[in-house]
Amino acid sequence: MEVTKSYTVAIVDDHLLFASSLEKLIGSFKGFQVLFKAENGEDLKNQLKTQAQIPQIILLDINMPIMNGFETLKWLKIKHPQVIVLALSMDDNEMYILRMLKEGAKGYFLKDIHPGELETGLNEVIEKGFYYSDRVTSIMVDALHDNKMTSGPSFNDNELEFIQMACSEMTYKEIAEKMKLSPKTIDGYRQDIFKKLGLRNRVGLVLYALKNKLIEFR
Amino acid sequence: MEVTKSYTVAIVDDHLLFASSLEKLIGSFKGFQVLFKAENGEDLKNQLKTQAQIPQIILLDINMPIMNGFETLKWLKIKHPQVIVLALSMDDNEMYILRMLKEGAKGYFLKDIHPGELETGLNEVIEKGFYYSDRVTSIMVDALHDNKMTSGPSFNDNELEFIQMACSEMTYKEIAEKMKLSPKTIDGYRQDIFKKLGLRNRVGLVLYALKNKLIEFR
DNA sequence: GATTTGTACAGGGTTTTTCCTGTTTTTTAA
DNA sequence: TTAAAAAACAGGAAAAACCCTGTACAAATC
Repeated sequence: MEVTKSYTVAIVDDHLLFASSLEKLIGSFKGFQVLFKAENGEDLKNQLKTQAQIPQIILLDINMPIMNGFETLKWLKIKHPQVIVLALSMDDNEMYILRMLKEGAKGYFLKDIHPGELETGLNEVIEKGFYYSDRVTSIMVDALHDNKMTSGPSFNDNELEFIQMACSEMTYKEIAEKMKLSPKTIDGYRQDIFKKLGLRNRVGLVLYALKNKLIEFR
Repeated sequence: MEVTKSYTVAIVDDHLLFASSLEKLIGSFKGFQVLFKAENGEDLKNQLKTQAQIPQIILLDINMPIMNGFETLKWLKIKHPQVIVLALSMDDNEMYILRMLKEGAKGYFLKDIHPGELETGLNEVIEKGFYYSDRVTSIMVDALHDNKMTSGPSFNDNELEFIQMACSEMTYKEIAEKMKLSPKTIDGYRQDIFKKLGLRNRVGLVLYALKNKLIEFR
């Protein structure tokens, strides 16, 4: 044990094995110690209440049951705005990255980065208050000037509702009934959306909705 | 460093951060040392050729680019049958578990298990040659007597290929051309599958395929 | 007050999908 | 070898999906 004060870190990840392993790794970095681990956002909330010390940095996994990374981050920004939150994620989905950064994450680590990068990142966060890897930076820049990514093709409430229903076995006639609109109106929605997204048919729409998380799945 | 001989382990996982962390964790277990890490099956093959020592245990991730867990396990069974392979995976998909066990994995760890269970598992593998958690055991038992899970509604190669193509914007005519079959044959496939699965239309099929991981997605 | 914009809707046509009921061909097995 | 089973294919028809163009009307903008 060093006498020099080390920075305190908490890890929030439902994959216990990963969290424990990460704890060891961070423990081996000089100047850092892991205060505690939590399995999800809910667990973190409870632990922050009972724990004597509030960590300076929280490594937050995005995909978690109970209370996911987005919700947790939102809660943290209100209750503990001084804590630096770094997002941790399995996949490099642009949407995820942008959403977490918008919510106020100070960095975004992919789980397949080199351990050295994590150490670099942590140190840089301490110094500068943030750490954005080249990959993350380039995604941000892209998002800024072609805001195709940020805003994307947008849909109004009716269109969105239609899309969600189109991702089912309902016929368009049935959808029209359920939405209390004429089948011709529904056909108009379909046509507009197909043109807007460059789709050939309904299967394409389902695939698009799934890829862009316009519908819940599983 | 202890003088007692410790068991040698290799880790194969494309998530460097996870692999490195796991290395530290296993290093902290008494009686085990990590010989080396590989990023995927191909990398493991190369390292096994150049490395002086062959590990006694290999912790093998299933989802990897280049050469995934299944292929790697198959290769290992031929080239290094004496090595104990333990599967490591993010999700507890029954199919994956059964497939790896069938191919000869001596254990299956989910990445969200408690670190203690990994240690228990490793020790048990040394003693008994295998370690199957309660969860894995119960999946195996299920698979044995109601082989609803193992066989499920089954599809032959053509049907499977058709389903995959149906999950795209291609028309049935185009699918027929690509499969070098008459459109009428394709229509027969469609009809059989709809009846077998109780579907109303193609969107239902797409949703079914996605839910049952009949197609790759994302 | 006039014009643009957005939304709901229609006519009317083509293509694709869906469904039912067969026949022919190939494969499997007795 | 021969009967049975499985796979490929067809005719024909209704329903659904797809596509284009155009109108009615309200709200927002100028």
